[in-house]
Amino acid sequence: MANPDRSIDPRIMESAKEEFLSKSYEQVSLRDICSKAGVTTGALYNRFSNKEELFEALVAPTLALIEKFSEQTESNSYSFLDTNELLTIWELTPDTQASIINMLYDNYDGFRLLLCHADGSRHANFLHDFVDDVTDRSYRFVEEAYSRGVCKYLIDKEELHMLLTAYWSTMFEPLIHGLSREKALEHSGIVAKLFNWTNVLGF
Amino acid sequence: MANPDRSIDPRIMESAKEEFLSKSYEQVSLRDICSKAGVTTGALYNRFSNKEELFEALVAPTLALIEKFSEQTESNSYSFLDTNELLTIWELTPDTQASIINMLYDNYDGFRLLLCHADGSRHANFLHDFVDDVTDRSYRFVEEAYSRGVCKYLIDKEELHMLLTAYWSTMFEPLIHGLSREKALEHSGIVAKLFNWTNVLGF
Amino acid sequence: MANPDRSIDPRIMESAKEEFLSKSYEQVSLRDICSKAGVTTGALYNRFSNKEELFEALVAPTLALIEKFSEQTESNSYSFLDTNELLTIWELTPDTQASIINMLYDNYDGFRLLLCHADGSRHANFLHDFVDDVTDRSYRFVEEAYSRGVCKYLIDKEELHMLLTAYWSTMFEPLIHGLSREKALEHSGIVAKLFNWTNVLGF
Amino acid sequence: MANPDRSIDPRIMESAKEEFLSKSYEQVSLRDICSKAGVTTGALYNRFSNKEELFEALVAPTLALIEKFSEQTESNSYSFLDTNELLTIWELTPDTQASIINMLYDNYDGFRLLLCHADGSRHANFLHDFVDDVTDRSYRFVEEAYSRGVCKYLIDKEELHMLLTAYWSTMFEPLIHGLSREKALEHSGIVAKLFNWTNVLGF
DNA sequence: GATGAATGAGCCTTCATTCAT
DNA sequence: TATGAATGAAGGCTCATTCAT
Repeated sequence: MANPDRSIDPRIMESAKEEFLSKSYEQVSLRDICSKAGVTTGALYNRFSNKEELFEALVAPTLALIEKFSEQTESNSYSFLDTNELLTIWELTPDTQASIINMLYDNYDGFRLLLCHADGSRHANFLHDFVDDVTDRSYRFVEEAYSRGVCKYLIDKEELHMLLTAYWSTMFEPLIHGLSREKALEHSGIVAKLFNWTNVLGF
Repeated sequence: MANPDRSIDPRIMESAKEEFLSKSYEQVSLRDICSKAGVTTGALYNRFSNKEELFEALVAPTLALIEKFSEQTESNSYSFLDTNELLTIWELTPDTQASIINMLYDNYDGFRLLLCHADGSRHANFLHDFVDDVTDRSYRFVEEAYSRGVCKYLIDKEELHMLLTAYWSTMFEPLIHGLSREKALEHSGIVAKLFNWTNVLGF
Repeated sequence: MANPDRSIDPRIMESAKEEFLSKSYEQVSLRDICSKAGVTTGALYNRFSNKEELFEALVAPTLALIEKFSEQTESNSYSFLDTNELLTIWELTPDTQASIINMLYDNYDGFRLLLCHADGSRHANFLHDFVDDVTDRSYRFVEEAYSRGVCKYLIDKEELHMLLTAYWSTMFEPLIHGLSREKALEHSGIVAKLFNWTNVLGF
Repeated sequence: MANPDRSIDPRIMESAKEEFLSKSYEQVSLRDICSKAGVTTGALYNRFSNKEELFEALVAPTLALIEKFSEQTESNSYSFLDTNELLTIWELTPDTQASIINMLYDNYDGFRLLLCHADGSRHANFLHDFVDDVTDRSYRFVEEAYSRGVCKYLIDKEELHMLLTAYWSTMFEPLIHGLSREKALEHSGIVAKLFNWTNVLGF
């Protein structure tokens, strides 16, 4: 039985990360991970019940960060709603953009795992799942804004989903494509110019 | 020796498509494809040299279509450039958008294969490869437009790449997400509103 | 049902020879032979019942030649016995040696097939089978010679077998090793010096 | 990853030896070996990376023995050269012959594997490779003897190779043919009578 | 807690051979 | 007579996972 609570052998995690980053989830062999880490498969199975759980452990910090980021963004939105500073959050200021890029690059490996190497794992559709979640939160917010008369009309939820997909695909793109953080920051600016949130949402 | 020129047993192709559409490339078993098709694996290997080639045959028509579409779009652009009707092509009119969506949905399975189930195959990075190609073509065009003084400045190629990634990710999104053609058409309109090409490109 | 009596498509034979000469019997694929010959497997199976029979057809002329050679040598021996010219045949004169080497090199491919590429086929132990046959014939002859008082003692049959193995291994060696006919002829001379038949046989 | 260093399951080795001795390398199935040994193929692959390596392990002791024998024989030759007892080593005394036969029969299975069942493996040409090595060593020795004036002329290396092929083919013959050790010893004597080394080499 | 040999099912691929056309 | 698609069995090999030690 796996015991994920104990501190995990860093050699395993290091080796696992390297392997998962270098090929697709299915192509990764637990044997290879273990021999590279200098441990036996039994040792690995003492900590993780299976391949999936190992991968999970690798992306868990990133997932937690995402959750925290989403919650913070959401609560920020409501504060801005209260203070009528709506535009600040939806305008995609350079600072907002930069903070997102930095969050991504601060967790470079984790995001690459989720975006490029999760096929076959539970997170195969990470981007869509993430956008689904973002959409839910945003829609609740937009409904609230609409009910308060802050936006002129209520966007369709599916449309919102697609727009957010566009936005996040674009934001993730530099990381997926292997651009440097500097390039990514530079380009996040142009994204802001591209996306007319206020226009589309009818603020 | 595989002989891909002959007409291919439709049961194999049908079964292969079903399997590849239902799981990731690597998870698909040739045994399963064959037994579902009611033939032996040997029969499959009469037509295809290996798994990759079978997958290739499945997506070949879609790939050909994409090539044709790209060439046509490119040549259209230049015609518009000659007649100074530049905006027509870059403005993402409802008609343009609809014709793209229709092309996608006319090849629903092929695009789903390429976008969602190609991991592990040669087309693992289909979207990025496609956007790379589109970017090359577009950039050549933009250079020409710039040299003729039609745009005020020349966009950076990497920026263009990212913008096109955003655009195409968004266009593919309904198909990936399983929306109906009607919904997709509907939503392609809002995409047009979102993307300020003329603004960004400096036309 | 195979019909070996008809004239055989020379492309098949040519291609088969090439393949069998280039790898071991088991590694040769009938598919490869056929595709190289530009015919279908069915065509091959019209002429030969199976792989073994095809190989057989390839070495048949060589086998026939060997049989003829053996018979001739045997009958020559008896003539010499009658005329008391025994030494002539057992002395391994340069001419005798040369005629053997020439017979071998006149059927270069056939002998290489039998000596080096027959593993897995009926002729896997060609050399031993050949020497067995030669031994039988020689022993009968030696018995006759002994009964006539031409040799002082009767060699043990197993010893004779081993001596003939030594002799023929040595004679085949240049062909197996890929030496030119010229080199082989040259070396066949020294073999004659090496083998003390008369000494061993007690003539 | 195979770990050939550990002690190897004797059932696998036993079964493998039986299989390899009973058919040609290519005809042997790892499945058969394993099922006969009462283990799964996976168990085999824990110890050996592939079929070749398993075969290798089976013949390794014999190969090592051969190496030791060759080195010893070589160094003995040079000692005899120093003491001018040259004839002792090249005369093929009954003792020398017997010690070779005993070495062969002490490793009966290993030599049979190498001589009769290695086709398709790395040792397909064991006899020729062995004789190549022996020839190299012998030639170096003969050169030294010649330079000291111990032999009257220097034999051609290719001739030496052929003579050694003849000698060793003859020595291996009883083993290949399945003769008993006693018969083999008996016959090794006659071989000594047959080969005129001193005559040929010009000592 | 770690070992690592063993499992057992599965993988892609190849083959000699057959047979309806 | 030739075709060539299909068979059916087998091949070597890999894998995540288990468990006695």
